[in-house]
Amino acid sequence: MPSVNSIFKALGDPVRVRIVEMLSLNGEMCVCKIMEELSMTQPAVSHHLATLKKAGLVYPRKEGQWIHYSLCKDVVADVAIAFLERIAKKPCECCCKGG
Amino acid sequence: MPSVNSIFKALGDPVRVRIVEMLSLNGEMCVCKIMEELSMTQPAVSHHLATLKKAGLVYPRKEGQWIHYSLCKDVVADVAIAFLERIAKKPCECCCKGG
DNA sequence: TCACCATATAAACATATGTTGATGTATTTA
DNA sequence: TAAATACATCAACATATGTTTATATGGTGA
Repeated sequence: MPSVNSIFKALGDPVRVRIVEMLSLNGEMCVCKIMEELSMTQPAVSHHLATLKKAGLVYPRKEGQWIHYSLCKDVVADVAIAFLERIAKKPCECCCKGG
Repeated sequence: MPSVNSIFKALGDPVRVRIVEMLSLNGEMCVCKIMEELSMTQPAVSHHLATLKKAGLVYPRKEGQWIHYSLCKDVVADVAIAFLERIAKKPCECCCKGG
């Protein structure tokens, strides 16, 4: 399971935040499409995708010459959101609802 | 309002993740207490606290010689969690529940 | 006022990170 | 097989980041 730290590190870059936003909306995108949207060079995009992949936030699906990347929504929910909810929990929320 | 990017950037460091975890549990801590828990030098801790403060994740309360830091749980919830929930939303979740 | 404590800030350094240009690899098409 | 496409990887560089040492600031108590 990806670590909280690697996930936040991956999301601590505006380019990668844009990538996950796009993947969230579009569902699946090949590298060349992401390049086009971001107006960035191919190695730069590949590098950011590698960082996101290493953090467990995206996964590739190969289809012919193309590699389609998708967002791992379960990782976002089960690791990142779960951590933040634990952190942001108000004292009373651990035992009772509605304060 | 703090930006999503600065928040994730701030949380992309294991030391700062530990600090927010401690603040979440203890409610309020002075710098010297954090130094003690982390076994780190004072300038290093101050630097990390400055990063967290700049991101809007913590705020200081001065009391005599001490400065007590607290976690801004509302920022965590309203900015970071809100962003991630939007990102992690499954297609059907935008219009119906339990899909 | 002087010494002490808690903290911030600045300078210096090593390491990490993001971007670019060049090259390698796999797949498709002619 | 050769050329073209999509992508990964590597080397090089500039910039950002984290840590340490030294110094400054502000409150406390003698």
